[in-house]
Amino acid sequence: MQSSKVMPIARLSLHDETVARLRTMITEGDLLPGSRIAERELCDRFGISRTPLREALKVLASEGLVELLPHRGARVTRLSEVELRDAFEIVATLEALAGELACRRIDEAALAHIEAVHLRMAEHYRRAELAEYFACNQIIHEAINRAAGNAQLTEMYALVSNRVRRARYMANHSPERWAAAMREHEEILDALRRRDGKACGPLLRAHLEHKLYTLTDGNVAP
Amino acid sequence: MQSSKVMPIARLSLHDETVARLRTMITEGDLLPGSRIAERELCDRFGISRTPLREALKVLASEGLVELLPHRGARVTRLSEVELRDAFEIVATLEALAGELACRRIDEAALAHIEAVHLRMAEHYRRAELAEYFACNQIIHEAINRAAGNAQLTEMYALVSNRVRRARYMANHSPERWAAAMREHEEILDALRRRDGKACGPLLRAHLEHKLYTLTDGNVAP
DNA sequence: AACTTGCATATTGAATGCAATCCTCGAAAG
DNA sequence: CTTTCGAGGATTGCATTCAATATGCAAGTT
Repeated sequence: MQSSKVMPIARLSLHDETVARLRTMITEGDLLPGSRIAERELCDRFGISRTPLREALKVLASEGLVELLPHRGARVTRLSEVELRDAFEIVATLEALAGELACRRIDEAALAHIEAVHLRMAEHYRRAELAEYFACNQIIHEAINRAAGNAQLTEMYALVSNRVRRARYMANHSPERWAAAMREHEEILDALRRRDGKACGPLLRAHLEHKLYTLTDGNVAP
Repeated sequence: MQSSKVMPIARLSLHDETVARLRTMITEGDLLPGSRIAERELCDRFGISRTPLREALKVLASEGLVELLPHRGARVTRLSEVELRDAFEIVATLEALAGELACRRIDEAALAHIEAVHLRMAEHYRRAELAEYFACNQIIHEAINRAAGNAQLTEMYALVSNRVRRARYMANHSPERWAAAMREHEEILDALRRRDGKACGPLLRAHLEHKLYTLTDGNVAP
């Protein structure tokens, strides 16, 4: 039993809980792109009625994670290579902005946190532990976003990056590219330390653009 | 009458229609920020039941146009000055990206269209016709976004700029600022003509940042 | 044999009903 | 006179029901 003091009866609406749950299932790959979403099945699985489920599907559709086909149900969105490129162009720009703003607004505690995670990431890189590396990587990018002190930016970043989250495992992680990514992270961190927003933004943007290149193997025109 | 081949009997769901209608009402100021949205009243007004209306409200909440208070209904979102600044930072960055991409991808027809609207806008400027000027202004910004050839960017731009659309009339339009805005538009158009993305992006960003300044009278730190 | 055509079934879209929660307003206590 | 409490009504959240549309299959036609 949870303490009623720290857990204010945790009463999230079924609707909100369903949105969060489905979103995680999609971004984490439990529901694969292109797969049909049967209302009835999910209702049974979640133990809820169709009303909150359908509300959740509409919200996820507006986030671009699912597509609603009139009278034919919902599918998990599948991005084309061009759409993947388009999303990355946006993510790269948003993160550049986040880095630039973070240089203005970050405090020492947040910077120290990023440095600590960076060290852990470097260690995972040395040991070639991909999943752990990605986890640290994502923590750093999210920390930079938070440090930017712009809640809407964090929201937009999450919105677009959710669409391409699954793609990160598709990347062709050559040792050379991985080494370059680590160097880029060093530079980014350094720019943050110097509070050099004019440098930090472009560095982050280039970093993300390189990542896109590894994802598509250069198949998509910029 | 349209050909029955190309128009398969326009059938939009009540839900989608309601989203569009409510969104317009909010961005155009028919529903004022902070005002309560009574489900029942809108149902009667639209002649629909609560189900599609509630679905629409959830979607608009995910777009940030309304806030849902658990068991207490919906209100039209009211942005603080800081949130207005945050939104503008994002819009400025997105539009800079749009301008940069447009320089790569715009064709002559789209450029000619922008030039035509620009001339109309200049004429409205000379006659000091504010509403008409704004209309042209918005058409140009939307055209640049479309010319970027990134559907998700257009979508994100609309998402964030919808939140601040109403604010444009709050701007302190001094003659000096208005003249400067026109000069900036000239420069932006010129960069587009030259396909100079490296110049066009920053010009657009600066243009939007100046606009924010006129909105807040410099009250908000950058 | 392949292609329509019509009907039965399944699924989605929207409306209604019911229980839980919140707000109003007045009365009573301090 | 102000504040607290609570009953009644209104509103929301969710489940259920009804209606509209699509899918699948079988029979009939060419």
